[in-house]
Amino acid sequence: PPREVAELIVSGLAGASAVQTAEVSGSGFINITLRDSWLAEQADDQLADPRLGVPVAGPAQCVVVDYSAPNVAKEMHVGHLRTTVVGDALVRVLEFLGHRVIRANHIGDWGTQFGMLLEHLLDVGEQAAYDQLAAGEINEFYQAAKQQFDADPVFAERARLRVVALQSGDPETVRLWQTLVRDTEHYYNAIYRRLDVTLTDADLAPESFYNSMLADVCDELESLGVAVISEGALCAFPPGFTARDGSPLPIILRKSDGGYGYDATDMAAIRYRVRDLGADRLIYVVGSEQALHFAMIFAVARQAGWLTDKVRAEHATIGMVAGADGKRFRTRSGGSVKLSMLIDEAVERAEGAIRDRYDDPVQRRQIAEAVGIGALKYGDLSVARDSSYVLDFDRLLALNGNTGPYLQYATARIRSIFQRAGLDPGQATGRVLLGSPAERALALQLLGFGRAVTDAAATAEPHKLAGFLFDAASAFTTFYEQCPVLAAEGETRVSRLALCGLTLRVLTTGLGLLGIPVPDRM
RNA sequence: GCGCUCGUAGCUCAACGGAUAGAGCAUCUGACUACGGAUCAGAAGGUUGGGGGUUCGAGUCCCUCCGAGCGCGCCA
Repeated sequence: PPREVAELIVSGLAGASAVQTAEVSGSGFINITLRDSWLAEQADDQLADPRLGVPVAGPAQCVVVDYSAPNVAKEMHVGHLRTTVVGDALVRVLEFLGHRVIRANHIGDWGTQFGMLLEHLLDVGEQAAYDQLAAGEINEFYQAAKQQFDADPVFAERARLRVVALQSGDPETVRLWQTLVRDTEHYYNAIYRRLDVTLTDADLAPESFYNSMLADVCDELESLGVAVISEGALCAFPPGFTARDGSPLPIILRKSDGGYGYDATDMAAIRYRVRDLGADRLIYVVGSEQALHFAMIFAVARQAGWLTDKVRAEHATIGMVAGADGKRFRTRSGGSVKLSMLIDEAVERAEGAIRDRYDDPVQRRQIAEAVGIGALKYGDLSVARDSSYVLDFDRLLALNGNTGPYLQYATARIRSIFQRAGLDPGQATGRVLLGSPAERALALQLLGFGRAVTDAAATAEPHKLAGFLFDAASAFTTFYEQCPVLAAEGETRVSRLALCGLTLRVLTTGLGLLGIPVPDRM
């Protein structure tokens, strides 16, 4: 503010109980030093608060979070890891704030490719197909179908007819399609469970779910005058979007052959989520390459009145994952990397790092899972979701820096203190005193938890919470080095145990909101 | 050609339009007979791709140029 106003504010702050000193700096900023006693009181309040100072959002919203979205009969890859992990963290954060959250896993279970997939399934036999898919050889299944389709005109024609049969609801074809869908669902459910992702079958909102709504959605858009026939197809032309040649760019709701494409499905999904589910906010956690698509879809939904200033949709863009060479993360042969392989590698590397610390192979395996998967997930959650980032296992699994293992390690050390003290961390409820700079800095940092959580929710950016937790863990390790806990006596010991307990709760709660596992030991 | 997202330390990344642009890794220097050294403390490292503009103030907003990634009519 202008200097005169700043002076006025400072004089007003002079008597405040929270304020030690307040002054206007040479460059015009207001510098406030908080009173230690006030900070300690805030820490006491946070310690006594089951929500650790995180406010309940009001008014609560109904939020649909669309994330993960793998395709039937296609392998999950690195890109899916990001959308899945980021979306799941958002869901947890929003629910913690008291919003009603609807998870929507928009799996790709519809489209022309199912003709060839179903014919291939028939050729190899249902049991053989099930075995192959259950074994995770999904790419192999898809590739085989594609090869056949490209090489064999007879097969291609069968595939085309099979699509028609599927779309017209032929019972046997629908049954086969359902088995194919179920088989792959089993496969990525296993991955979800291993990653501790909260998605279940109840959250499936597949493309095919909207089939029955497509005709009506098209009719409504046409009668509203939002959609018109162009070159035989039903199109909407949202203003401001132009094609290569400068002509208006359409979304194609109904193709000239009468079929519906994904534009229609996405429009139906918006209408359904707003009108039937009562959503106030739609968050699409989807790769950045679909930015144009969503911008157009949202624009048309606004023209139709489905989206308004009160009911908003946002594309939470997910950036590309790159390899060490800075280019799209791929195998040496150029294929996309299977997510399951990526997880295996992270866990194996984690296990290698702790090999000589655990004799019990079962326990070692459990901890390796938590550390490896935590590292992998945290890597995606610690950088801004829209920026592409370089995936480097050595960095993700490092025990230093802004990594999952570093945060897990901090909690393990705190637990170790309580174990030696013979105390349950929840019992550390004593009064907080702030005698040293490290204690003060730690308390001040921990008090920012609520802000970090609400920021992450408002912007749909979990990395803000991750960054906060890293700073908290850093502040703790500084405190840990400088302030002996168990060797302290009297009220100092009580206070430091309380700070440890508070730190542990903030870290475990925060990591829980990110979906990062927190092992007791590591 | 047009559009979107970007370009920050050697590397990987931060930074509601606010102060002297911050972390981690790597490098260098220190600290282990206290609770897990799997750690911590410190140093060094920058014309925020170039150039204009807006304003009290710009990494952030606008224009322009250079460079990168992605996208652009019946696939999803």
